[in-house]
Amino acid sequence: MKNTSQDTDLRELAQMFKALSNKNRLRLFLEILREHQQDFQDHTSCFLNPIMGRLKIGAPTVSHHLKELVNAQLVSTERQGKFLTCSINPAAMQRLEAFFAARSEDAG
Amino acid sequence: MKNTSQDTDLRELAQMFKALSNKNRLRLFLEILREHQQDFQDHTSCFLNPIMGRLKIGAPTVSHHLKELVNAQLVSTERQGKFLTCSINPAAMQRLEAFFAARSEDAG
DNA sequence: ACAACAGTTCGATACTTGTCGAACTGTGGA
DNA sequence: TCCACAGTTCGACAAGTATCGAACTGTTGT
Repeated sequence: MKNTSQDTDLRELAQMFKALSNKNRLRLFLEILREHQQDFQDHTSCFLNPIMGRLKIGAPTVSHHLKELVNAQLVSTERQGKFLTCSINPAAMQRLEAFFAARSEDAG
Repeated sequence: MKNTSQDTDLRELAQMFKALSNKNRLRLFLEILREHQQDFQDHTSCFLNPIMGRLKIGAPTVSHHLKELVNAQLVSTERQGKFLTCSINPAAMQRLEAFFAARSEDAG
């Protein structure tokens, strides 16, 4: 039972999609992106805390969802004193963009 | 409890990601894409049957997975006599490509 | 009419996931 | 030192999912 790199690729990709497959988790991801865009701070990361307030789910659930985004390598986090900051992993975004771009050429 | 169009968008998007979030289902999707590219037939659709043989899961499971891809609007199917043909929905591909393209500009 | 094949539906089962409340850890301020 | 707050971990539980075998429907070839 060989474990090809293609297989790893498939599993990683599936994991990314899984991370975005839940409505609340996707919302969390989009909120992180949105805060990114508001260039308070350094424009590449944002605080988790205000996002937590906006989502309609409890803190343990947010924490759990965030961990899945991190696991899938879509997001990374860093402590900043009392707070946690989140940033989107640009490599992942580009990988996913490329995935759909490559395939939509010949599907259209 | 209003149901905004943004909410619908989010749910649809999440459903697409969910459809691609399982390893076997993603493989099925990729096989459909791959057969597409081999321009036997009309180049826009392919037969399910040979794909079924290549996946390592039973026919009921494939049928179930295919239904989820169709539900998510990623794929559509058509009977052709005894066989089922599948085609990728190009609008979905473009929507997903755009999703990641739009976001990776400012994340990089 | 019948057999063979393509795919579906059903029911069961084992596994995974989303969510919460309670209790915890770590940080900063009074 | 002690409190309030940010976030995590744990344990539970309901709900959802992946998979299968068996039995089904529909199609084609003989």
